[in-house]
Amino acid sequence: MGRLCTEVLTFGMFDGPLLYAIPRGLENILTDGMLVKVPFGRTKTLGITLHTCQADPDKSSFQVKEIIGIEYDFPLLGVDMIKLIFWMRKYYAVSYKSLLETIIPLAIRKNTGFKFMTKLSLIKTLSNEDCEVLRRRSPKQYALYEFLLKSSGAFEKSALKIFSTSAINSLVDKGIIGESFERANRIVYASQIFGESEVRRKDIILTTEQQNVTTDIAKSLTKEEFYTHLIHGITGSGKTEVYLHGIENVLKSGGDAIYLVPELTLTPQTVRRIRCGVNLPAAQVVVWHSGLSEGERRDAWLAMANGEAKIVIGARSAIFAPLKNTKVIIVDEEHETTYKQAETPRYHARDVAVYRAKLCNAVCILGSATPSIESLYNASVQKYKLNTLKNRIDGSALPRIEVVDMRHEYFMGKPNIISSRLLELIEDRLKKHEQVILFLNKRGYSSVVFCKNCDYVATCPHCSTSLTYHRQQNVLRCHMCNYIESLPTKCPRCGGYEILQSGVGTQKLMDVICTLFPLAKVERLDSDTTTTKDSFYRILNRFRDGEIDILVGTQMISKGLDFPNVSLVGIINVDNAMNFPDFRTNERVFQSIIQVSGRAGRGNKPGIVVIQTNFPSSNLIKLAIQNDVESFLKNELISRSEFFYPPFSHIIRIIFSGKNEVKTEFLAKKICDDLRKRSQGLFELRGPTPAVTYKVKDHFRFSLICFSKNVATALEKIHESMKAFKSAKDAIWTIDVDPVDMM
DNA sequence: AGCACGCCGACT
DNA sequence: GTCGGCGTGCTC
Repeated sequence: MGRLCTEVLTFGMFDGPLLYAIPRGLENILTDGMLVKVPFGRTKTLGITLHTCQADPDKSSFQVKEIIGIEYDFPLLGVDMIKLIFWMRKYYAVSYKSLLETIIPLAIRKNTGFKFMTKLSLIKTLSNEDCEVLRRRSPKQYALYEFLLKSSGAFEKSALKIFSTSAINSLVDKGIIGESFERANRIVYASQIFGESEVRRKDIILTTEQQNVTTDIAKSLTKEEFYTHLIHGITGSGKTEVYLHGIENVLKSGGDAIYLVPELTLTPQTVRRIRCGVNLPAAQVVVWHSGLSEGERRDAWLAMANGEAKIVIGARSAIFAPLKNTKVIIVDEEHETTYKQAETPRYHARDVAVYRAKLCNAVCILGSATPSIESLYNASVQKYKLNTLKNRIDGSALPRIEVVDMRHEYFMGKPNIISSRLLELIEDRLKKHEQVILFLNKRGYSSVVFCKNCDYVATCPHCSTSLTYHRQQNVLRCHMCNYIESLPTKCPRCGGYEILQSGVGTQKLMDVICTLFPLAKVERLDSDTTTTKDSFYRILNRFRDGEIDILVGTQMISKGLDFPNVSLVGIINVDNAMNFPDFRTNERVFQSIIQVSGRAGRGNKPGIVVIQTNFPSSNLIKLAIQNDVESFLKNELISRSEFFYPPFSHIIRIIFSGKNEVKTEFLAKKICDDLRKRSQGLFELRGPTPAVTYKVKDHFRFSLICFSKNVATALEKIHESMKAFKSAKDAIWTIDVDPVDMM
């Protein structure tokens, strides 16, 4: 009756599974997740088998073609990955194509990028007579001939070099031996980053806290069931050591591990820690990030898919590592927004990690000194197990934090980027030959309006975000709901007439520092100065070696860096970040104060952190100084629930973009109206509003924000609505599920 | 992406 | 009649 068939997700233009018959010879070999070659239209293409089934080709309305062959005799994607693709397609409302393109390396999808090695084998035997001639006239060639004759089979060219290359070439020219080319693997092993001779970790004695968390995680790992741990450990509390124990545990029982770091600059130091901490051949540790070449990606990918590799360390996309038996997934610095991809498919690697762990019956470990509100919330409702590390491993104290009121600096006469207190402290550190980090949040295009005399900041009455000043129309506008008010001439709270806009002045800091301290060695570390691959490390190494006195930088220096000689950290302008038109602003500022502070006082020198702000009495800063996560979470959850923000809802943001301003806005409005009719209380809509980055490359952008308890049901309605307006070509729309900002 | 299909205008 | 313009739709 039926015939064994399989659904195949092709790399061709058709975006969906297609049915193919399995040829007789492959029935027992072919499994789900394999790379196969199939006929496609008039051409051939490659694809991944998804699901074998029984089907009757005669009864189908289309011609069922037969699979041509398999490319590898092992699956490239496990069942977990196939399920993950289906889930992501639905959840993030994206095409299969975009998922395959992010998950499977180009070289594998195109079957290119091989490195070949030349193999030699005998293709012609000689008569006794010819043999004798060869033996007399060309003994070297004869030796080679004899060797190949006796051993039969192909040998790598380099291995036969002992018979001299000229002998090889002569026999090839005579047509006696033939060359064939075979794929050679070329994996980025950890050994290429750090030598095999790297010292093994001495037995590190865990603190009681670390021991407790390690034991707790070990318990979960033994169950081999899906579970998520959230490790909330202060900076310097030794989270990494806890991760390493988890990995070691999993490897012992034959499982694989995925270790995610927020950005590629952090991979080498993580690889080093793992290689020193976990006793494993280098070949089993794979590095995965956007900096790899296509060839490197192919080989690393295959090593994981065929089971050679056991651990993958990498940035965001490493969550798609095709490991065969994933038993633990670690997401370090889980609060980092770099885990969210800015382009389609706009997935969040932390969320995908949790879901993949669920599919694998694996344990997911999220760790951070400043967990995201979502994760803290999930822990508070027992969805995650919260493990805390409250003390630094070296017993050092968290740095003392001082707040400098920058409005006071205004009163003192000359408003400067550096306050007199910070100036004084820098001088002191330079004298003592201790190091200084100055942190400046670069993002500063939104100018915020505030009162010089009281704590008034212009905020939206409907959205709890601060209003943005638009110079063109001279109005204050909310980018969430489009609320508009005129620029106040006097303060609505205290009646004062000194309404200020926070100036931005980003790049100046470096110049200012150089003028103030002409003798100090100052270096800048941000995306502009780290264009080349290793310039980041070069600057950091020089800083570590004491060749730099003052390091000026952006977010980049707030992450996981450990410099014992740093005793002063200055946060130049928190306000830049504090009044960002986004509901997550408070969370970001809170996190960044704690993260940056964590860079100070890591050695035996007590650290000081100076925060410069116009709002010294703000609750946010007070709580950050006290490292009071509980109160912060409590306050933040109250305000988020009030406005139905995450974690009490999911946000789906629809961005309309078009060259014609009027038409784009019109379409956005029409879809919004249509959606509102379909919403039936399932979701709430706000907008459309001009996006914060309103005009990008001559395209005007409007955004429509949808708040929903359930992403799937809201997306269903959104798709219905989109279908109804499919013919409209005035603008294109993009869907961003769980966006991390509202730009 | 290609490539066929198909429905109109200009031409030997 | 028929050659060819490229809008539309299909790929198991």
